[in-house]
Amino acid sequence: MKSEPSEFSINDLKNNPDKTEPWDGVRNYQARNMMRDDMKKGDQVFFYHSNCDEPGIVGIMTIHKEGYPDPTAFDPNDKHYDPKSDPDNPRWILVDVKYKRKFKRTISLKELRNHKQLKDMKILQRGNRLSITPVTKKEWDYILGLE
DNA sequence: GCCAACGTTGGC
DNA sequence: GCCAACGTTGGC
Repeated sequence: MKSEPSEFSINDLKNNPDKTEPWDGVRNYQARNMMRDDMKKGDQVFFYHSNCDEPGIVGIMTIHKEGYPDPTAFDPNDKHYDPKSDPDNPRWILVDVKYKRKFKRTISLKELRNHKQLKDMKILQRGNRLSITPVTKKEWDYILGLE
């Protein structure tokens, strides 16, 4: 799961390690579908910093609560407000995440690209802009080995 | 700041 | 249903 660290970073999680965080504001259907359909309580997720000095994977979170309607879609004062999301038929879904740990170092995008074992990773594909992408077990284990 | 990539919108 | 225009993402 990607986030711009200037908006929300691994340190924001680390500073409140017991707090659950709603992963709100996602307004992309593919990403929404993954939160709605694929993420289960207890699943582990890589936290990826995007659009920053050193883009890359910075740590691990867990899914703490499975998909439910994103309240920010209903709030006219929220920057992710979507007037087309009907509270009776919510368009946007989020999950709650929780801090697990921060890596000892950032495993940068540049470094990830250097490993042929990871060349099929969704996040490394040309033009990928999805804020949430699947990781295979193989990729997961391999990346843990890089730390 | 540039710009490639790609999702969404809306006219037709 | 097509597709041009537009907006956003995000690496560089």
